[in-house]
Amino acid sequence: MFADIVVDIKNKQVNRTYSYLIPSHLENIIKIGHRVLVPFGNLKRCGYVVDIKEFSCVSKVKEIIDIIDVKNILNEEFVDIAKYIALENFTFYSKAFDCMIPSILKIKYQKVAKIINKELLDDNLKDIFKNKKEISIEKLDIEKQKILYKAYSNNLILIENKAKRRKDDDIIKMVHLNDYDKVYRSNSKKLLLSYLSEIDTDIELDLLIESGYKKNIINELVSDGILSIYDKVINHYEYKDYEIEDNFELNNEQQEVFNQIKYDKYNTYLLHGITGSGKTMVYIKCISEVLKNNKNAIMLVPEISLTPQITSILHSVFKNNIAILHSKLSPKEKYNEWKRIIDKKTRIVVGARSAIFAPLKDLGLIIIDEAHEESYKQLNNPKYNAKEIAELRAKKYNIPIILGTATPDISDYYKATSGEYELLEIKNRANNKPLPKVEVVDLKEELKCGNKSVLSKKLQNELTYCLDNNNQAILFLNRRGHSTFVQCRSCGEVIKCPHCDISLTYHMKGNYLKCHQCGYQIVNVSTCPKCQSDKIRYVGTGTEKIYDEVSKMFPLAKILRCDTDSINSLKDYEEIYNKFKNHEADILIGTQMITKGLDFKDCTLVGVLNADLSINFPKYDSNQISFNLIEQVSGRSGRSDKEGKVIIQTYMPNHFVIRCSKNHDYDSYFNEEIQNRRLADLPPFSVLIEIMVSSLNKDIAYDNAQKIIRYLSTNNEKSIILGPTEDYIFKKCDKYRYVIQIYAKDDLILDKIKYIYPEYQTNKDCEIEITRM
DNA sequence: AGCACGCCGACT
DNA sequence: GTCGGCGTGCTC
Repeated sequence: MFADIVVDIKNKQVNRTYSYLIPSHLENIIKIGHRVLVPFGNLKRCGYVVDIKEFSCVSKVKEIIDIIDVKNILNEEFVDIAKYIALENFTFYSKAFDCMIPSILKIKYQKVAKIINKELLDDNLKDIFKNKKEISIEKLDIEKQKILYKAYSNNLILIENKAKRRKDDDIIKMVHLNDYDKVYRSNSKKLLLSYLSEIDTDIELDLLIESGYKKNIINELVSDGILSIYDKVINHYEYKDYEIEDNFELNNEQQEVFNQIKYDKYNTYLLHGITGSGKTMVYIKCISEVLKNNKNAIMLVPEISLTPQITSILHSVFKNNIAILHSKLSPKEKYNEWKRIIDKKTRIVVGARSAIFAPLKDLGLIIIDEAHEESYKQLNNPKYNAKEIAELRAKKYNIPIILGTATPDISDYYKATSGEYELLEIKNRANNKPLPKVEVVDLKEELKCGNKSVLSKKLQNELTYCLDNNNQAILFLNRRGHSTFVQCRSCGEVIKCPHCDISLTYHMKGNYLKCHQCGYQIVNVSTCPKCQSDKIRYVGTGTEKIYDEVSKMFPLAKILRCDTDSINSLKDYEEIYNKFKNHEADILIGTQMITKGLDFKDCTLVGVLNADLSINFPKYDSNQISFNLIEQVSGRSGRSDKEGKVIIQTYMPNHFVIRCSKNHDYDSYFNEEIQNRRLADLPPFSVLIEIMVSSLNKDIAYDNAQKIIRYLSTNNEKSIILGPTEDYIFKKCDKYRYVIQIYAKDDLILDKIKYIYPEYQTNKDCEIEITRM
C-alpha cells in the first residue's frame, strides 16, 4: 500500500503531496490523518497521511520510516479541513495542519553530529564532543560548526537530521518476561529475572529503573530475547455519567426559540436576541438536549472576554463535562484540555476561534456566540474563518449551527431574511427591563463651548450623578493598543520607522520606541533625530490619558483600566473583572475588551468617548463594526433592576449608525446598510477579495499589480476590479504595497484568482497575498 | 527546509 | 589552475 503524504515543511516548492510506501508491518495501522516519519531528501521529517492507495505511479518511492503517534490524533475529517484551509486561503498544507495539533506535540527537528570511530578524531574534535557520542549542532557556535562540517566532508564523523517528538504521557513502555531456560551468571541479571517471575505481571520500564535495575542489564536481556518491551497506551476513559442542573425554566420567548431548533439535520439558525435577552440560557438548554442524545457540542466565544463568566455558568451546569480552550492557556494547559477531549473525558468544548478544531467526535451541535465578531477570522498563518470551519464540520455530522448575537452580521441577517438561514428572535430582555436610554452628545458643540476635555459636560454630569448614587460606570474608547507617538516640539518631526510608513510607538516600560509593524526599536530617545532638539513630546490619545484625566476630575473614585496594554494574562483580566463585579471600583475604562458579554449589576452608565473612531475606519464594514460596538457596549448598562443610561460622544450626530444606535433600532440600521451594500456591490452581493502586491521596488510592485488586473479583466463582465491603490500602510518592512480589490460576482473570477497564486510562488522580487474579506 | 549542482570572481 | 560565493532546482 502507498500513502500520499504532506511533508511538514512550510515552503512553496514542496506544498503538495508525496507518495510513500507503507511498510508491511504498518499496513492497516496507518490511517488517513496519521502523522508519520518519512525520509525527504536527506532529511527525516514529519508527514501527514492524507490518502491511502493501492498503487503509486512514482517510480522511486521511499518507505515510511515509522508512525509518530500510536493513537491517531487527526482523522479524515481534519484532513479535509486542512485541504480546505490550504486551498481557500492560499496557504501551505502543513501550515493548515499546524493549527490542529497542540504545540506541545509538534515535532522538533535537530541536526546532530555523530562519532563514527573515536580514533578518527583529532584533539580539536574530541574537545567539541567531550565525552558524548553525539551532539546537537545548532547549539554550538559558528566556529565549532565549521570544524564539524569540515570533519563531515572528510568522512571523519556523521551528520544526521533528527525528528524528535515529545514523550507521550499516555504511552508507557512495559516490560514482559518471556519463557526462558538460559541460566545467567551475572548477579544483577539473576536478581532482575527472579523479581520479574515473582511479580508475574508485566511492569513499567520506568518503574523497574526507578527501583534500581540498570537500563543496560534490561537491554541485554531484551536482545537475548528473554524480555520484550512494548508500548502501552493508557487512559481511554469513557464518558462518565453526568448530572446536568438544567432545571431552570426558560421564559416563553426563550422556550419558543428552543422548540424551533432541530438537531437531526444541517441547518444554520441565526439567533437574534437583544443584549440581556438570556441567549446563554438557550445555549445551555440546547447543549443539554444534545448530550441527552449522546452527542457532543462545541461552543465558540470571542477571545478571553467571555470566559470568566460564561465558563463559571457552564461549569455550574455541566461540571467536568466541559473543556475550555483559549489563547491565554500555556501550551501544557492547552495540551491537558486537548487530551481530556481526545480521551473522551469531556463532552463540551468551549473556547475561542481555534476551539473549532477540537478533536471532539460525535458532534451534535455547534454554537457560535457573538457571531458577528471579527475575531472568528484568523488573519494570518494560516488565514481561516472559524464560521466556515464550523460549516464544514456541521455538514459532515449533519447537525445544526446556532449563530447567536444581538447585532447580526449584515450578510448573516440577509441570509436569514432570504431563507438561507433560519431566523430566531428574542425581542425582550429576560428581566423585562427596557434597553438603556441613549443620549448623543455633539462634540462640535462642546468644542464651541470651550470644553477641551475628553468628557463632555453631559457625560461629566451623568458620571457625577452615577457615582453619587453609588453606581458604577464604564467608559469606552476604541483605540486599539498603545497609540502614543513621539513628536519634536522644535521642528514638528514625528519619529517614524525607517522601514515602514508609520510612526513609532512609545513604550513606557523599558523606555524605548518600537515599530509595531516590523519590530524596529530605538532605546532612550532624548533628542530629535532631525534637528537634535531635546524638546521631545510624547503625544497620547489612548486609554492611559483618559485614565489620568478622569482621575483628576474624580479624585475620590476608584478607577480600573482594561486594555491590551494593562492586561497580560487571563488572571489579570479576571482580577479586574472580579474587582469591578464586587464593586471594589467605580469606573472601568477600556477598549474593545470591555464591550463583550460582561454583566455588572451596579453599572448604570456607559460612556462612548469617541464613536467616530471606528465609523471613519477605512474598511467596507466600518458601519457594521461601529453599530455593533456601540450596541454591545450599551448593553453593559442597566442589566439589573436599576435603569441604565448611555452617552455617545460624536462629531457626526446625524450619521445613520448613531441615529439607529440611539433607538437600539437594528431593523432600520439593517435596511439602510443593506441598501448601501447593494448599491456599492459589497457583500453579501459580492465576494470581496483583496490582493496585496508587494516588492522592495515600487515600480515592480506597481507593474505586477497592473499585470494581475489586466489578466483578471479579460473576459470579465460581472465583477468589479479596483486598483491598484497604495495600501493603508504603503511601506512596510521596506516593501511597497499596492492593493487590488475585487468584488467578485461569479465563480469564474474566483477560479481565475486561484491561478494567480502559483504564478507568484517562485517570484522573489514580488510577493502577493490574497485575502477573502 | 536543506542540499547538490553549476556558474562566476578572487586568490594560495 | 582551485576555492568558495550564491542563484536554481529538486526532494516521493
